[in-house]
Amino acid sequence: MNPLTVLRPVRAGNAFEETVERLLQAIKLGMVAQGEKLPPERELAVQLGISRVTLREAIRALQDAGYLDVRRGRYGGAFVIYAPPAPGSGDLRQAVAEMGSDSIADALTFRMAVECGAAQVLAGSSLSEEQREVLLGRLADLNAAGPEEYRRLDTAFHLSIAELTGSPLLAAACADARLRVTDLLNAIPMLQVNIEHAATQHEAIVAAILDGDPEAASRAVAEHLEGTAALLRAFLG
Amino acid sequence: MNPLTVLRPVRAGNAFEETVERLLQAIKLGMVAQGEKLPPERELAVQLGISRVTLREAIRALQDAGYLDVRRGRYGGAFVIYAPPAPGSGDLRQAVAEMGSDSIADALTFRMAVECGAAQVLAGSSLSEEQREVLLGRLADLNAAGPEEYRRLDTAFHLSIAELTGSPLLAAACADARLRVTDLLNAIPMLQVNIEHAATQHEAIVAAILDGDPEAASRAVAEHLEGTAALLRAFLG
DNA sequence: TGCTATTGGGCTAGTGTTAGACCATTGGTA
DNA sequence: TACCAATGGTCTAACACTAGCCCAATAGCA
Repeated sequence: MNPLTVLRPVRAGNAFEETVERLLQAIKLGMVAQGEKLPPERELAVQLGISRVTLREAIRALQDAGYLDVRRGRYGGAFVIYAPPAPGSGDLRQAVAEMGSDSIADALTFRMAVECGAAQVLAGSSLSEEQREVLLGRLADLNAAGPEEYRRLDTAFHLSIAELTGSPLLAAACADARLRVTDLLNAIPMLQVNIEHAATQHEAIVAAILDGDPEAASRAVAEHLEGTAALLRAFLG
Repeated sequence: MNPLTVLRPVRAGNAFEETVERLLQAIKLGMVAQGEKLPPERELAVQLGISRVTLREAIRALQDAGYLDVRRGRYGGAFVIYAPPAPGSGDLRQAVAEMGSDSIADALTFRMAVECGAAQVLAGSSLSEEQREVLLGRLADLNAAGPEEYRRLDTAFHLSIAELTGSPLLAAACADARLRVTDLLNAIPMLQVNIEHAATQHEAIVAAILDGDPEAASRAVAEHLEGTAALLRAFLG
């Protein structure tokens, strides 16, 4: 039992840095879409468990970086002005180099474990009619998505599996896992063939979950993620 | 996609509180056994990413609470003087009431997902001879354990599965999941029948992993955890 | 017996963070 | 047009946290 597992850092950085990171994630994952605005500062500060001053510093940084447009007065707020990069436009080699091969392998393993676990748990629980509709709705949204919206709705679909388990801890873990591979995913070219392949796999995942077959659900997710993972691992040499 | 999933609190509390929590976890999980001492303050402060002052406050609190005996001078240090409670000695009803049924359900779901995921991932990777030995060693230790050591070695066995995947993120997630149910587990009576049953399941888990069968590994872990989960859920009404 | 390395104990100056109050701006509405 | 409510902008006093330094105690060793 490695003591480093539990005696790991209590703080990842200062509150300002962590807040910038968190907000950037919300924007990059499209949880606050382009043109929408963040919650009011006072509200958001409470949600994030930090002071308004610190939150404002973070917002200011994102404003300077060109992610937000902050407007005063009633109906003002911090509006998102960020277009997610066109899939495949980034440089995969560069993204891989920036992240480091160890942390990429870590992130891929982590993601595989938590997403498979989430699907397995969800498939093993009895779903309400409402839950089934949410899942099918997300799948339909994704299938109807244009290239602009694809990544965002793909994220939403994957996360909804974890959220539907009703476990905030699990949802947070899956969101965290997804975030750690976002930049990499954005750098991968998206061919029509891949999208069709992914769509088939998404159908299989949903079918297994609705069918109440935990093992099939887990297997389907594993197969789905393995494709991406293998591609990225190829860059690690 | 629920914004609360990503716009969740950046800080769980102040550094002092989080540090106390973290150290208490290391002690309760037996990562630093009774009679042993924590790393020197200067070293530990670096590991935890906090200042020595804050660390010392936390250590002081644990000293006052009777968990540590701090001695000065060379060969001094913060020695653990904490005997894990005899299994079943606690009051399960009370432990359940203190934690709240929502967070118990959350913790159980989270644990199920990450531990199943970890076992599945590990079974799906090719293990070195050394890794196999670690796993078998932990299993042997657990099977040879007396009542005093059982919980600690059980924790070590479960965590080693996640650690062997080589993913620090996954190991941390499993450690976190385990911690969230520690108090509950300690309050559950441990009958000889249960121990024998658990031993059989542990064997099945290891066999599936060594056999390279991800689905069997995941299934074995799920069955193993389900026993505890069902018992605890019975208290939630 | 005295030295020394290692460890906890304590202090200070400086920076990060918070809570709360109050000001400034804005667009809709009476 | 005048007002109002919602929102960002700013300030202050208090508290939390940090880095770095030096002191004090202790057990082994020469």
